[in-house]
Amino acid sequence: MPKVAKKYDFAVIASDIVIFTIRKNKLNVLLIKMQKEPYRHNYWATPGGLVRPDESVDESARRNLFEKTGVKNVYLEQLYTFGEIGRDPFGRVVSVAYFALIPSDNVRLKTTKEYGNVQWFGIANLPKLAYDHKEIIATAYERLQKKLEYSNIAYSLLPKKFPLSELQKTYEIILKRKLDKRNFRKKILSLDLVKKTNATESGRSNRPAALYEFANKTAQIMSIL
Amino acid sequence: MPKVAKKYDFAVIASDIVIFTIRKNKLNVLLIKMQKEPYRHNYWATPGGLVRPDESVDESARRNLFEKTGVKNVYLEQLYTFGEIGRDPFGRVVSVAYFALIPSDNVRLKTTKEYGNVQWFGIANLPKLAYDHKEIIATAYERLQKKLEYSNIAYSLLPKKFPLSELQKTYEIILKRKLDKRNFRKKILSLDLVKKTNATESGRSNRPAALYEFANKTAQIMSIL
DNA sequence: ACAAAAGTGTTATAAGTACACCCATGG
DNA sequence: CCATGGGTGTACTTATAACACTTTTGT
Repeated sequence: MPKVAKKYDFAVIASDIVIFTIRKNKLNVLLIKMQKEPYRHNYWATPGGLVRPDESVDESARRNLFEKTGVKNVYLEQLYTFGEIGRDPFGRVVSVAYFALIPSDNVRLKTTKEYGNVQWFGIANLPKLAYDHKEIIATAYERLQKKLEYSNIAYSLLPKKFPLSELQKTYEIILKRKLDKRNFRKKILSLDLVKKTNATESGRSNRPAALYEFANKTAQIMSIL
Repeated sequence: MPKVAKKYDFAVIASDIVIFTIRKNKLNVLLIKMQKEPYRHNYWATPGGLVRPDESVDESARRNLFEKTGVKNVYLEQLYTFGEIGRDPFGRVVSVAYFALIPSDNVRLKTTKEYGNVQWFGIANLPKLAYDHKEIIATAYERLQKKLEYSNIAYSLLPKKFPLSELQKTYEIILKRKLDKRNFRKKILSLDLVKKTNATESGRSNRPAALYEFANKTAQIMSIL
């Protein structure tokens, strides 16, 4: 990537993907360990790479995410474009950042020799980050919080069937605040966001929860909180 | 622009600016007449141009807007990045689109020999548009409508002092719907969005309106409608 | 005196928030 | 029978929506 920028002395375009999931009651971000100087010493970065001339920027984001981490079939949307001059020490790279979500039960990671390894990090325990990726992740996190409140994208963080309490927990983890159980259920049900399946959760020492599924797994704007 | 893209056969980055104002009770967009094939015959485009290696993408947007139209000191924010492969017939150009607002009393246009002329168009009467600029303008218009409802950016469309009815008219024109005068005033005043000056409007054959000014001319998120 | 826009409150409806107990299961 | 999370309704408060007349000026 840097070589290209230096060689032509023109800005080139990369895509970077901030992918979130919920694991162990924490919001997690997927990062790749850097191998190159000056970032070789324990710096990490979001998956990404140069945009090729024969692919759209969106396609580039999907391809880079898959090639570098093995993750596919995710909710993906453009986040913001980071275009400050000094953001990449190797050359003039403008990055179109994307924001992605995946259910935790769906993840299969990959390790490439180019990047060393790939790992989930809790949003509250991020390692040292290369480039301006700290800022990119912060922007993505803000977007996630806002978007949970005014859209149905939570569908892309949960498994196919889930108890309502798990949906509520997802909201609470991401928004970092407690929600009232009755009001939450009332709202979710009145919006017809989910519908009951006839399955229930079992094997735990309490009343079994009814399992729900999302009524519509396409992104929609709606006021949830 | 196209020459560069062809020469290196790599994606290059441009910025495009969709600038809005209100003129004659209509929402207007500033466009520049195209001179090059295949767009020479009455196609228009938003102001923009290549991002230089020594400027950030934001700076590029401001510079291009000023150089091509003479417009400066505007509200400017990043809108969306358009990265489809075929969007520019000359080569692989990814465009970072910006969204700008200016009060109509503030506009001074410029004509350059490169672009021929520069002109305001009513949003409902746009000419043929080059590249994917029709889509870019549509995206900007959606952003403007939403942002009027949840932020104070209207401050950048109005002159320093204005009657409340003009603020209301601005909302009505952009949102394409009538608002209730009493409810609108109540809301605006209760938010302390504006404060009364001791000036009044005169010279018209009706009761003179009190003139208001915005309490805070920095962008802020607040629920207005 | 008339035309034209400014200015001003009240009521009804809807949405949001706060809050506590019983239920079904596993161990 | 106890611990655990599941499941349910009502009262209060706040925000939104609907609606009509009087005031001030210029001509």
